[in-house]
Amino acid sequence: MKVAIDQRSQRKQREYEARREEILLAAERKFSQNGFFKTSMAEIAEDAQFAMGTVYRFFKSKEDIYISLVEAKVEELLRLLEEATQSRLPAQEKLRAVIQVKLAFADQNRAFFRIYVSEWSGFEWTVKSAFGERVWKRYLAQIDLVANLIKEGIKTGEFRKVNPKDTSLAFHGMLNSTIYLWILQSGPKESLVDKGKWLGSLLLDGLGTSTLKRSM
Amino acid sequence: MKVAIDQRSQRKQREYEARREEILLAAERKFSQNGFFKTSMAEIAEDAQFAMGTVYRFFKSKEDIYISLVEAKVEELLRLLEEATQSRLPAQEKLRAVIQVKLAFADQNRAFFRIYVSEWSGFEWTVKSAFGERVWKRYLAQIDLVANLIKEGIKTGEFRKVNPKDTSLAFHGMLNSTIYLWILQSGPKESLVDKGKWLGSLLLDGLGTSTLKRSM
DNA sequence: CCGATAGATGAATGAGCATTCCATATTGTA
DNA sequence: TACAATATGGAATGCTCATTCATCTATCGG
Repeated sequence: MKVAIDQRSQRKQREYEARREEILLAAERKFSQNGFFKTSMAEIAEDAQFAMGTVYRFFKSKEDIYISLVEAKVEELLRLLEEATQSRLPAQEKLRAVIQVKLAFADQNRAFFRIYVSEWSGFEWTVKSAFGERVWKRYLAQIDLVANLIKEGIKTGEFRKVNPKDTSLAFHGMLNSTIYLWILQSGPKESLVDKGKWLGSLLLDGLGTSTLKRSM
Repeated sequence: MKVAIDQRSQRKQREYEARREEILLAAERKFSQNGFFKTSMAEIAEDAQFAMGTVYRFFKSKEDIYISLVEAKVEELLRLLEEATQSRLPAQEKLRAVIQVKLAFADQNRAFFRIYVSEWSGFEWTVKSAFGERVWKRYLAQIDLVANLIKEGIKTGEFRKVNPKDTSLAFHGMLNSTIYLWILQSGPKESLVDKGKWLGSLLLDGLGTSTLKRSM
């Protein structure tokens, strides 16, 4: 008997999670269509096929939905990136791996990236909102991860001496703007992942033709 | 007599412009502090030291203020960039000039760039709003300008064969993310313009140390 | 099958805010 | 100075939501 109740409560647990997930998916669809401010709770509830009151059983506010949504995804991306750079390949290869992983992730999470790229700057949130901070932190974690890669590469002589953080920043800028335009113009014409190889080569070898390295 | 009236109306004209400008400046301050949605017309009016009704004599809506503001600046930037690339220096030098001009502009228009960088993606506006389109066009114009530069450089052999538009996009991403972080963290510690030289070198020579160009 | 508990519902509430509108003040004309 | 005409002021209007809550409904143990 005890067992039966346990199992039932497990089922309940699962169902709870599933519903929560439903709502997050609906929110993702809506937010990515219209942005945070132009999406109403009524719309989210309708898309998720729940009543508004019900939505509030899962999330305490609209902002809470948004935070949960973005945070989960950013964390996932960060985890993937960490995984991809755990190997002991040369730094150069790891850098290429980072590109691939991020592009692939964007490819598979197009709707989310609409939200992310447009909001990664987070200014609508201003300093006050806890949100900006939280997501911002993960973004900085990405920057740091790559910055460390670059440090590594400098040590092994693969990369020339640069400021790792600035370079990482520039690197992410390249990636994000590429992703962003691709999303905006996204016919399924060309694969995003395909651009990865060329981006890696631009970053490593530069645009110039001269084989003499400038002294800087 | 006719002349006197004419002069007076000229003065009126000037005063009108001056007031309009006042309002735009106030709006710039407010929008850059709190973003579009969290800035109220009351706040803008107060900051500009006008009553709300008066503000509406100059702009037909809140969105109109925003558009005017962003458009004017983006146009100015575009003009500066065009000017800087009119010369007949080698493409490489023009590219460096673009970097300098954009960084200097960001330096001098910090408040504006807060708005611009956070909104350049324009997603809060969605497709419907005419706004997104208008500003988006200018952004693409920037991309095109640099893409043409790159084409030029490829022709002269200064640059290797790349997709000009993709490269220009990556280039802008680099610039924007650098500008953005600088604005966020802006103590007046280091000059933004100083990063220009190094960004140019990263773009042209890449991160790698090997002097052999990869085959791609 | 019954009462009880937990879950779901969506209309009602209330706050925020863009926009309007008319009363007041300022400027221009004769 | 008096009479428009024009500019300014800011309270009042009306709308859009996020959030709440009184009311149903399904589920559960016995």
